[in-house]
Amino acid sequence: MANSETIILEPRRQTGQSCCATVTPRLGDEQAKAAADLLKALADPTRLQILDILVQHTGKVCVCDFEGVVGLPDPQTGQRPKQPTISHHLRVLREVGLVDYEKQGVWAYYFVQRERLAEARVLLDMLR
Amino acid sequence: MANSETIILEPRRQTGQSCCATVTPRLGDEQAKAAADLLKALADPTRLQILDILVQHTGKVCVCDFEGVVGLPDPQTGQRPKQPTISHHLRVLREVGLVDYEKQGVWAYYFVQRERLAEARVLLDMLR
DNA sequence: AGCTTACATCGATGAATGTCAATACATTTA
DNA sequence: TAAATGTATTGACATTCATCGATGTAAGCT
Repeated sequence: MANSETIILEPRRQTGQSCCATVTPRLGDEQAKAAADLLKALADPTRLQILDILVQHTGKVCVCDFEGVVGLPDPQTGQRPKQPTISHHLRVLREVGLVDYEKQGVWAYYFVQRERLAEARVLLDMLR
Repeated sequence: MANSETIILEPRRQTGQSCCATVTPRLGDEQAKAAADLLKALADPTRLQILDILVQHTGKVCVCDFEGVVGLPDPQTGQRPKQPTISHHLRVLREVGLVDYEKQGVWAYYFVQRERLAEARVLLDMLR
């Protein structure tokens, strides 16, 4: 009855055996981990809005400018995330290399690392 | 001293006022949230490897084929995630519309939703 | 000195991950 | 038909990780 042509409709039922095909990801473990880390840093509304602002400004943006502007407003209070929270998010972005900053006096001017952002695009382009 | 041309080097220091510029993200709140949700579903090594396999196979891949193949091996045991774990990950991918499946008898054959994956690419392209 | 800004620390709260166990369901075998 | 086998999902749980804000510290400007 069953033959190799109709294997999907009438698969073999043997223990421990693959039912349709032997598959392997092209993405190795370390590669998948690195990619996930980069995407994880991107996968937050506050951080996406921060990056959105930074890519619009070729120059640098001071941390205080983000306050009250980025992040989803709290359903209760309607308030957006406060400065320490934004600082945390900037650190996350810094740690994966998506942004960097430059100190000038008291201020820290942030800017986007476009090569790193390009890596994320390349990554998604691999999934085709 | 300070004028509007040198505002970055010598910013104003008035209370409650932005020190360099007034910025606003193009990404609205709901848009940022939707984008983050999609990226969050992508931001996991196991799910990236699952997607990587699915995009390679135009046809459908049975759930049992993923077992032992995707996910980072446990540092202790060296074992990759078991079937229920993979099922959970598939549900996450299903909930954001990145994959769908079709039941044929006992087996569930998964396939990627390429339009949704394209949305993620468009999203990153917006960050320029 | 006094003010302002940036950021680190810490703790509380909530979310994600992965496993075992249980369940649902289709198919085969007795 | 009833029992057995194999596949996949679901639920409950523990563990780990993320998020966020109150507070404190360091440092620079006026």
